[in-house]
Amino acid sequence: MNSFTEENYIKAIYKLLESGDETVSTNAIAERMHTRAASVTDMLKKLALKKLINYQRYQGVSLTGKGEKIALSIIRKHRLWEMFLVEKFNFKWDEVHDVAEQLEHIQSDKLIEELDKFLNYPKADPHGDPIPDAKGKLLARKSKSLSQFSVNDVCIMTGVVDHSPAFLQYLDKTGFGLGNEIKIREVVEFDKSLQIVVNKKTFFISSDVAKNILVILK
Amino acid sequence: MNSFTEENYIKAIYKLLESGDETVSTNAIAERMHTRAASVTDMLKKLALKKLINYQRYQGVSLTGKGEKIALSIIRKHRLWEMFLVEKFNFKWDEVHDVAEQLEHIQSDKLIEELDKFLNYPKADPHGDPIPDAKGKLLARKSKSLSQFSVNDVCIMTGVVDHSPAFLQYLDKTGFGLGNEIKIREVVEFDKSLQIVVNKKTFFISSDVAKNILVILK
DNA sequence: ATCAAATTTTAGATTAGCCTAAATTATTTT
DNA sequence: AAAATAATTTAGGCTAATCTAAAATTTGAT
Repeated sequence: MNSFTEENYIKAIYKLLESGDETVSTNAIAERMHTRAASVTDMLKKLALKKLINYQRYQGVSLTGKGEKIALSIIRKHRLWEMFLVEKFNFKWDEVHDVAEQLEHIQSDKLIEELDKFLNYPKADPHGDPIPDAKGKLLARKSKSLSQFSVNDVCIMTGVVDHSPAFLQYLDKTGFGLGNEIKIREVVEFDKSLQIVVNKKTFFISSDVAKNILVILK
Repeated sequence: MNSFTEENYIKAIYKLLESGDETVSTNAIAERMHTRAASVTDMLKKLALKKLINYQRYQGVSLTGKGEKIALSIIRKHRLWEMFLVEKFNFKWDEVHDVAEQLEHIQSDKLIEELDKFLNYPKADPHGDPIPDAKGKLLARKSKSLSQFSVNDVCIMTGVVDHSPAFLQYLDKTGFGLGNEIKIREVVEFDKSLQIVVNKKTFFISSDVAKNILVILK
């Protein structure tokens, strides 16, 4: 059995690896975990001993198969609980993170099976992030950032990159949500900001915002 | 904020105090927590410093108002989650304990409010134990042990004393459950065992079993 | 009321997870 | 390719929660 802390490190490493790099640096982990590099080194030794990560000093880390399986099971639990909170307990999508962060560590196979069933086997969480299945299989997401599209493209919003309450609340206020159709009216060459149409209304969004909105072409 | 461990000690002290004594002994806590008396002493000092218990060395402990409030909030969460697992997730009453033991430490007022609402504000958990309300108010239970009644008394089963899976499964197998009507046919003087009628069927139960069944007179 | 037994506390270690400061290794610059 | 800088690890400590063994206190029996 792994401690909460170990699970959190594994999840952090998994998330950092998602950005594409082969290995993750000690500093990157330290920053994500709000801790110091020296503490990370201690934990890396421990996780390596348990064969959850591939680690040689000074060389960065990656997850072993075993480590990745654990990461996916934690992410599965996190996303199922987020879905549960939004669908059944009237949480907003910007309120779920901290609670799911606690719930993801609860150990009970039956609990998660029943949770999945109760939610009717959802494929994605309230932010559009895909939910790994019971075997840890995660369908790759085809979505791309809105900033990669051009004038006259029509897209469907499928997710967000930034999950911060601030960003999610901005989207709420503006009226954007998953499933919305977004048409690009104009791309401003100078700053890459966009003029878009959502729900028949026209908005201007910065390139920063566009980068954090995930869509698929309609 | 209190650690899981602190919460578990407080709950243990609360439960031990329920048996009626004014104070609880270090040894009793150690036994309940599956730890050593020396460890308990350390924790008692810490809890006393936080003003959660009344403690003077060698004199036993009791909870302060503050401590009792915390105990009740943990018990509230535990029992609400047990109810949830049984009512919504198809858990049996003998399967819920370990999971509820984890869930009771999740920190989120909104979560518990919504849980309570979702379950329609239940007054008792699946074992018949009363659920403290949001303010920590706990209605005293009027139930008594079946062993205190006599021939021809007719009772309604309202709870159990022993919560062990073994006992609960025995009740399931025999067909006893909360709400069942129990008529006492005979009390054997020699060993205080009982002959009872439940669902029109006659059973013999030992005085040990009778002691662990809670009922009210019909 | 004293002495033996039981209980409880103290003393001194241990482990997990964290820290700072110093040392080591890797990377970048010149 | 050497020097400067950045990243990482080691060394040594700290706190929370645990333990064993020994000391202190209370209880209970004569």
